[in-house]
Amino acid sequence: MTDVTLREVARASGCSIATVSRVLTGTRPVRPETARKVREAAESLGYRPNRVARALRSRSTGTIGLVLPQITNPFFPSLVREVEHALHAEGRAVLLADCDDDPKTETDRITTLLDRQVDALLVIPVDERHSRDAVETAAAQVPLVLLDRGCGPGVADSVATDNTTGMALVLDHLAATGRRRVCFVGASGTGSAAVERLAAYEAGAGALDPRAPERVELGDFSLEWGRAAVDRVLPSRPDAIVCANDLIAVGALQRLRQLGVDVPGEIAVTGFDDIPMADLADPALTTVRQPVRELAAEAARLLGRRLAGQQDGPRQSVRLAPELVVRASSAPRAASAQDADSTHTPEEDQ
Amino acid sequence: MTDVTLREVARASGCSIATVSRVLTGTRPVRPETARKVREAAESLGYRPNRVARALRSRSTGTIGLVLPQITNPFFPSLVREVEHALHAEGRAVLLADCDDDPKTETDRITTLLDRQVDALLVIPVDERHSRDAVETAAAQVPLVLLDRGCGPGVADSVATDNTTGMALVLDHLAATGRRRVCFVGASGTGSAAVERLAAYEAGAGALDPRAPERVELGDFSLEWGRAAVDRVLPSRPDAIVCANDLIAVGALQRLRQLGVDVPGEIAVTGFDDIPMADLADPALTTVRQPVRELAAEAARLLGRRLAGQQDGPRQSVRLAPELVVRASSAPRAASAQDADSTHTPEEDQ
DNA sequence: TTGAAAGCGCTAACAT
DNA sequence: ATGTTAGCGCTTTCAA
Repeated sequence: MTDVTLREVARASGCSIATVSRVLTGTRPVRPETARKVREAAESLGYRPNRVARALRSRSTGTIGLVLPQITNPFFPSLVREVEHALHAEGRAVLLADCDDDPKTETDRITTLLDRQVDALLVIPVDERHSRDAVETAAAQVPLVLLDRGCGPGVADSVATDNTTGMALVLDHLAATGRRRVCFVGASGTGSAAVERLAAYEAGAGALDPRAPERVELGDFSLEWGRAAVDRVLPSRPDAIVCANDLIAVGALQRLRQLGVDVPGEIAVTGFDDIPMADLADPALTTVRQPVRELAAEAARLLGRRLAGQQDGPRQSVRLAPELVVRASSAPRAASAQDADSTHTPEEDQ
Repeated sequence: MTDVTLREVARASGCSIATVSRVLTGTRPVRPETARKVREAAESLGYRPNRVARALRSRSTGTIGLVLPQITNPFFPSLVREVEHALHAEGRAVLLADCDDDPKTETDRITTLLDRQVDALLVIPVDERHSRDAVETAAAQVPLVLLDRGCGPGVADSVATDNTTGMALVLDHLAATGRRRVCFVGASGTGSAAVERLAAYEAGAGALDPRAPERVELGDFSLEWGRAAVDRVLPSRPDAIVCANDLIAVGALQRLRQLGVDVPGEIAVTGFDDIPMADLADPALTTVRQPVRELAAEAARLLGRRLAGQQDGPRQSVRLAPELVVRASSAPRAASAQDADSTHTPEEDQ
């Protein structure tokens, strides 16, 4: 099963391999008659260009490295999916690197990808600070776009969700549904999600209650912290718990249920990200949906731009607006009173 | 920032590029003295082999294509992670292809990967029947290992979980904890998971109750079906619902809660796969954990075997035993009576 | 518009 | 043990 090469197509179509190459890549005009013959020969021989040879010669593999902290993080699979589809649509392939949430591994993976001559890198950095060196070094060698998470200012082009807008959507929604004693359960990290969501809460919560911006508890982005945080915020008798992501929010829901607190009757709970679990929680979680497809598309666009030659335009930093997804966990109390005798939500009755 | 090539290392170390190549790849013995000089030169110049050139010459890219139905299927991320790590440890890289659960797309992705000269393919087929042609064609070109799902008999090497054993573990556990009126909620597909889990249930449930093997409802592997199926099995007054996967089981739990049925007090529920959601459900779901790491390791081993030259040994089909993970959803009724006044499970009190 | 020829950076014969 | 040389299959000058 020896592969068909350009040489054989050339022979079969009676012209030179250069002409065949031109027909197939469309880099130069070829007489229609010749082109047809070449195409027919290629077709009938079942010719498939060898991308490795092409890559060696043209210095472009058509391959993008996708570097992410941990594919098991529930927010990433849908992002990976969209990235894969967006890049495949442009004829590129994705080399996947999972960093085990470890910056050392991340450095290693990035090196490996560069050795494999990826045309560009799409990086979701493990850590705002500890990923920076590796990202900067890599960005000096190939076009690099940061996705979803930042990595210090001005390191590379970046695409991420606008956390500030997202948090504002949550606060507006809570205000509109009569919540006032809101509190925030966040994460103390230095990453953009932790920092920006907290800042946006502090900036916006004052409109609901002058003391709200002070009602803040910081831990990490985990279910466990969500559970623990409930006990810390409950003494302040909040009527809404705004969580910095869905994992925290689901943890909070679990603990609130355990304590017999009615959600959303007594307390509303909101998350951020809209991971699959958000819809499955009970009550289903009101959250902020990141525009996953658009993030992927934008990342692909930025990569394409750099690959097309705009190597040294200014760094571009794109923020995309997320969308509020209202579910049962923040239903207005008036509505929840209607079925206060049951624990299930209106949607579930359908 | 022009890349350093073998040629320059050769010049710097005062020997031929062939010798440098030998030192770096270890394909032939080299005098220690020379080797040291070469290594030093390579080191000081920051030489990195160009894997594309190496691939063109040696006809091996060191790249494996991983083809899967949908990365967003909650069982796959951990599998992808383990595969990535297992292959990376052998110096191979993973080209990821997401098929959108569509056999057409799958065919397309496989073609793309072959064009990119992957050394081998790891395929989780979209569909037992509709993936078969593409898989067979691909298997004729490169080593191919089927992962997690089969694709008809004798098509390629395969690695999967032993569904029969897994289901037996569930039934034994239910028997040991006093359940007798068991029933099964499965899927009607032709895939190995659907078929084998059903068959194992039918084979084993008779030991608990002669009529149990007849109490079977078949739909698909979804939450929605899990919810709907509850209403169909409830009239038979079961004391346990054995589900063919975790999604079905979580759907069942949701519906049971909605109906006010006590789990595990009145009815135990079990799943299969141990997706992340299983541990988060309320009550936490008793399920069968697929040996994800071992599946990945075994797949890597089979690939390595074929790549090492055993091109035409007999097809190998490996089945790995899963593990029962007992959680609250199948706690013995005696225990659940102790806190019958609350809806939460013992674990949650910690 | 086409062809001849020179490599891309490397490995593997084949020499020595 | 080492050097020389011929490509891997393709793209891209350079000529015609």
